[in-house]
Amino acid sequence: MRKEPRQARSRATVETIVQAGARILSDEGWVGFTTNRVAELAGVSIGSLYQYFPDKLSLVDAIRHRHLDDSIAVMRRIRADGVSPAEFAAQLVQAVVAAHSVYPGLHRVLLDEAPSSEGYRNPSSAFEIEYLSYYAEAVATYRKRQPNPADHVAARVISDAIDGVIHNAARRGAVADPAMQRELVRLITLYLGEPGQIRES
Amino acid sequence: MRKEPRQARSRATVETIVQAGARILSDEGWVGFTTNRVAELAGVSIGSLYQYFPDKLSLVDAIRHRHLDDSIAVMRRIRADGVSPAEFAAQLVQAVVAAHSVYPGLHRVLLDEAPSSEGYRNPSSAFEIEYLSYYAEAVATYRKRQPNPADHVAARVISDAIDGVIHNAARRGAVADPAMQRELVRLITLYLGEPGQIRES
Amino acid sequence: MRKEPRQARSRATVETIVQAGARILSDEGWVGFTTNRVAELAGVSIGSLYQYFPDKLSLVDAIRHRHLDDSIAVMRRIRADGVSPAEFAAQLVQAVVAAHSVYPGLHRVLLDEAPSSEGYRNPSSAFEIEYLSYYAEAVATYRKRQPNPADHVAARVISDAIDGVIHNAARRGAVADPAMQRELVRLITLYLGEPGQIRES
Amino acid sequence: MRKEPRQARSRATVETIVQAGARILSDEGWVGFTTNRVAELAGVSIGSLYQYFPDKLSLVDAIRHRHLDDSIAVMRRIRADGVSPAEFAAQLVQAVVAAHSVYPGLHRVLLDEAPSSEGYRNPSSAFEIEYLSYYAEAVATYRKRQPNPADHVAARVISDAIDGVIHNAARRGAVADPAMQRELVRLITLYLGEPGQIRES
DNA sequence: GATGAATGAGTATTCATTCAT
DNA sequence: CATGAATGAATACTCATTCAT
Repeated sequence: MRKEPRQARSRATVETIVQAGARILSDEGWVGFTTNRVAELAGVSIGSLYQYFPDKLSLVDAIRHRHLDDSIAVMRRIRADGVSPAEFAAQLVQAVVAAHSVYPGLHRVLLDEAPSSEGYRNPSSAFEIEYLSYYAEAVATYRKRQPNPADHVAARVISDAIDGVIHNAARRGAVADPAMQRELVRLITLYLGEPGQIRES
Repeated sequence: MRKEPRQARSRATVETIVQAGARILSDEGWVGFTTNRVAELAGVSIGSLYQYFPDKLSLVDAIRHRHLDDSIAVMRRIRADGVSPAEFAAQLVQAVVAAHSVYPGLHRVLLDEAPSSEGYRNPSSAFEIEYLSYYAEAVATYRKRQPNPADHVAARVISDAIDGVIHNAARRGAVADPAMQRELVRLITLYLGEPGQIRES
Repeated sequence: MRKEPRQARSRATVETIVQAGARILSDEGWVGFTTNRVAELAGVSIGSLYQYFPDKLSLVDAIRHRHLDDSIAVMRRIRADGVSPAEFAAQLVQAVVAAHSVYPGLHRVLLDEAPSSEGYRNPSSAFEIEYLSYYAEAVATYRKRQPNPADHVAARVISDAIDGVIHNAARRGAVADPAMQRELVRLITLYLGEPGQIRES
Repeated sequence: MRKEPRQARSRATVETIVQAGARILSDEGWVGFTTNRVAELAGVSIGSLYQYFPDKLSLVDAIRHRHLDDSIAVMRRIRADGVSPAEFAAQLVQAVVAAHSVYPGLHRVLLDEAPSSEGYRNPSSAFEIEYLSYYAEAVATYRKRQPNPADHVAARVISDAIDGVIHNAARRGAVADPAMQRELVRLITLYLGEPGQIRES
């Protein structure tokens, strides 16, 4: 950010801008995300937007940062140890669905379309590492051993699978669909619960 | 399309343009996809491009049409009946991977970023119907009964899950990774093979 | 100026702003001279700047006024009568160089780039008249007669020549170069010393 | 330039744009030089301007290149050998005046205000080298010996002095003033003719 | 008086699309 | 039919200036 907002008024302005940006990104995708539109929806002048964000990228970075931090926080509250795979899966799906309820398209757009100054989706970004570790831990828990580098492949597969299901549901405006959620829980439960005897020849 | 190409030369020109468009869409995403760039890469003048495609949208629709037709065709060759879930999953993954090898990013860009005049991703589009039917059929096969409207939920979940895994692998340039493929096969196998006793309470 | 500063504090503020403006004008030219940057460098708020200067032009006029007054004052101390042309030239160059040492680029920017509400460089501006008179006097002195309207042409030529040499040296950061100064002295000496027999045919 | 103009029409467009740019630069300086204004004055759309010049800088570089090439060419036609200093000076002034007649302010703006991608006014730029060499040669000629590194100081001084006189005359719209020209010739004649016995103590 | 948040007209640049040659 | 020159609405971003606190 260009300028740390000092007064309450300016902190509110920044907040409004970030919210408006998230809304537009979610509803219209990266193509609809123009700085003038964001300012307009936020009800501030374009000059105010640039008072706090030196350029478009820094704004999208701010939105992303906030959104991903929230997502991780929500997920971290769901722990695998001590609960059955089915229970874990159910809670996880509920959490992920909740995280997608306010700005349904936001997650997908942030990850898929919007560019980033920081390579946030490099396999080495802080977010990616924490995200994968979370899933790797869950995988290891149900495989009843220490986390293991190979678990990261499974972690990525299950995380990407969940992403895919949720993102497409979001696009259809159907993240809340209980039938979809039930099947997604089943998918996760099977994948995590099964200790891995199944192998293709 | 503005004009059905009659002569061989015209058909070749259209072909070149579509290929060039697919290449750019795959490599640079929707943002890099400008009509002038497509024409340049295709080696034709911008005027010629507009001779065959009345606007940008019609070009991207043509690219999408062709790509989705190809994808469906490849998938249709893999049948569920008579093979084990594991076998089916393995063949399916192989087919999907192959379909993503030429233009790795294309599928994701077409589905996620590029706009469309026809709402191709409406649950009622021809492609969507055929795509889901395919998966629903496979689900029904392993559940050992006639296809059933409820199977469409499972169909969508598994298809979106596969999409998610493949698309993210494509972004990382890792569609060919055998470890990923093995885990994806496992995911599909478990989901299709399991007759569905698992239910959340 | 919008308001004549009465209190000592106000006068100090105005002083700081003018100094900051001169610094920026000298270092970055007219393009880098923004009111917000001046206020920042001066350590006052933009609001305070506009308390004393109704607009940008009035600020640059204040800077110019002060700078030109200083320049004239320095020059006025060097008198032609009673010293040889060579001596006069040497002292003059020294004075001009000194006047360009604090803000080397300032003079050129003020005269060449920065706009002005008063047409300060009209042949009729107070500064211009005084400036030319000074040189005309020196010319007349060495031509051993009363100042004469025709001397104003010579005055302008020699003054513009000096300007040109100094300004270009300033741009290269070489106002202090003794070799340059020596040659400049030689140029002035020859021009002033020579009573003018040389004429092109 | 972004695109080499092929057809006659486009070559004419480029020409018009360069002319309009020179006109504006000359009349209004760097601050008045906006791409939209140039396009407007040239009678072409802003898009056409950017078809040939990738950015504002490249346009100003093109204008500069053309102008400096012309200037050098005009000067090169005036040779010092075989003519008296007075004659040389007279011809040189005539040439320089001619070079400033079409776009009187252009030279000054190009050298003083307008930025440049190539550091054309670095002491090492091709233009600067050729320009100084020209004057150094003239200096050496009248000092009756081989050109000598020290002559470059004299060369720079006389060239900057001429620049200063002409530029200020241009600003006043008085490059054609014969009185000024006469005095300028005298200045040059004295400086070049005098073999340099005059030294400050 | 001082502050700095807010404003919005203005500027450089892109890109889908048209049309004269 | 093919070409590529020309168009101009749209977009990111700056900076002089105002005004509520």
